[in-house]
Formats: sequence, structure tokens, C-alpha cells
Amino acid sequence: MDVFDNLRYCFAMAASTLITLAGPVACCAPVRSDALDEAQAEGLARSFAALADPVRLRLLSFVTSSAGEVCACDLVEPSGRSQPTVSHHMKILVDAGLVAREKRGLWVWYRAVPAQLDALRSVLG
Amino acid sequence: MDVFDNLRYCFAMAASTLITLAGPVACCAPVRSDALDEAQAEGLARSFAALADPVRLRLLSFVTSSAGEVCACDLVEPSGRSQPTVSHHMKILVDAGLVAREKRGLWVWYRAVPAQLDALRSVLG
DNA sequence: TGCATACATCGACGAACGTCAATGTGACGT
DNA sequence: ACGTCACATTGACGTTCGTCGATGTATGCA
Repeated sequence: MDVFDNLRYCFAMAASTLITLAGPVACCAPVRSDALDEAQAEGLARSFAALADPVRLRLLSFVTSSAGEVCACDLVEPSGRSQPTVSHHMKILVDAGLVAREKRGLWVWYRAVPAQLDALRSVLG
Repeated sequence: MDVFDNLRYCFAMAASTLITLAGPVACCAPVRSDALDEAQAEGLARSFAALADPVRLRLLSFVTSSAGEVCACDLVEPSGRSQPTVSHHMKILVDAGLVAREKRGLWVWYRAVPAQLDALRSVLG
């Protein structure tokens, strides 16, 4: 299919639409300038991928619904996964910038990063 | 590690924190009731997974940034993927409820579903 | 110095994903 | 009926992901 075929079909569609129902004709203006470019999409996809796992979503909700901070030791049992698996998932959340990690003594404490959550939310609206 | 070990460490942490800095002690209240359960997390993860691919994000942006509707034939070239691949990705977006599909004659038209985008956005706040 | 603890990393496994060529399906126009 | 077109489905391939046992790292205590 080349661009001339495309144009021909668009005109045919527009004509038939006008004749039959006068419905919306959005064809022939396929891509607007405010669409995501490949680089933006790559970065955003990486962030959304951090939310694309049920275990990580629950871990994140444990962090966001807590009063400020949560100890890593309190995430293993409620998540129902092994300690290495929880550590793996928390690293993904931290790398995505959704959660901040702070080591104090033997323990690691996590807290949410509202700015990053806001950033992702703004993409959906 | 059992629950008694956990309690012992929490008390030790609380004590040392009070002695040294009187910092926040969020331990011993690990899981709040407003955390996601497994079923909710499963469904949300499936929706976010639809956004976890750069090609799908761009396809979605083509739809949302258009004036109402976009023809499937106008998605192949700007996405830079083959026609079967675009069809595959659009099916995932439709199954996730983010995009609505309507066949008119030979063509298929897509439009965004704002309600579903709102639902996902509310999870992040 | 030596041991115990909390968490991270490694290695391996099966499952799910993204991709495209080939083919199938359904709707036009002649 | 036939050919053509738009789009979906299939099948196969390599890649990435989630998971856990085993092991590594670093901190605290005696």
C-alpha cells in the first residue's frame, strides 16, 4: 500500500460517509504533532512496565499506604514471595523512580516518590 | 524469620531510634487495610502491561491525539511496524479497555476510552 | 575475631512477550 | 462468481520476565 492508495481510500471513505450519514471524517490527518516520539515512548514504557506486575503493584501499595516508610522486612510475608523475589521487585520499583530506598543499620526503608507517580499520571490525561 | 523475631527487631529498632534520634518508627504496622488485594492487583497489572510497550504507547497517543477517531490503515506507517504487529498491539489495547474498535465497511476505526484512562490514573494517586 | 542478621546478587528454569512472513476472513466493486 | 482490499490469525523465532535456591555482602553485637 502506497500513499496514493491511501489517499484514494480516504477520499472514497469521505465521499461515501458524506453521502450516507455525514459522519466524522478523521482520515487524511493521520498523525498529529503532539504524539509521542520513539524516545519518549521508550522511557514511559519502562516506567509503566514497573507497574505491569501484580506483585509490584501490591508492594507499591504497601509503601504508599503506609505512614511515610516501610521496612523491607515487612514486605516479604504479605507479598507471599521469597525474600530474593521481593528484593528483585523493589529494585525495579526503585530503578523506575517510583520508590526511594534508604539503608539504616541492618534494615532498608522504602518510601514513595510522589513526583514520579504524578508524572506517570499526567501521561494518562 | 517468624513473627516473634520480627517483633523483637521492631522493638529494638524503636528503642534505638528513640535513644539516638527519635526518628519516625513506622515498623510494627506493616500492612494497612487500603492496600491492594491480589485480585485487584492482577487486573490493574494487566491494564498497565498494555502501556508497558513503546509501540503501544505511540499507537495510543496516535488515537488520543486525533480528532475523535483514527483509521487502522493510518497506524501502520507511523508506528514503523508490520500490519500484523500493529493489529496485535491494537488488540491488546482494546482488550485492556483503553481503546474502542469499530468496523465500518472495509476499515476499522479506533477511539480512546477516557473512562479507563481515568481509572488507571486514579490508581497512581 | 567470630557469629548472626538483613538484604542483594547469581544462576537456572519455564512462561510470556514482540516480531514478522504466511495465511485466513470478511467486505466491497465489477 | 471473481478478484481485491483491510484487517485478523497462525506459527515460529529469539528475547525478556518472574521465580526461587544458593551464595555473596555488609552491618551489628559479644
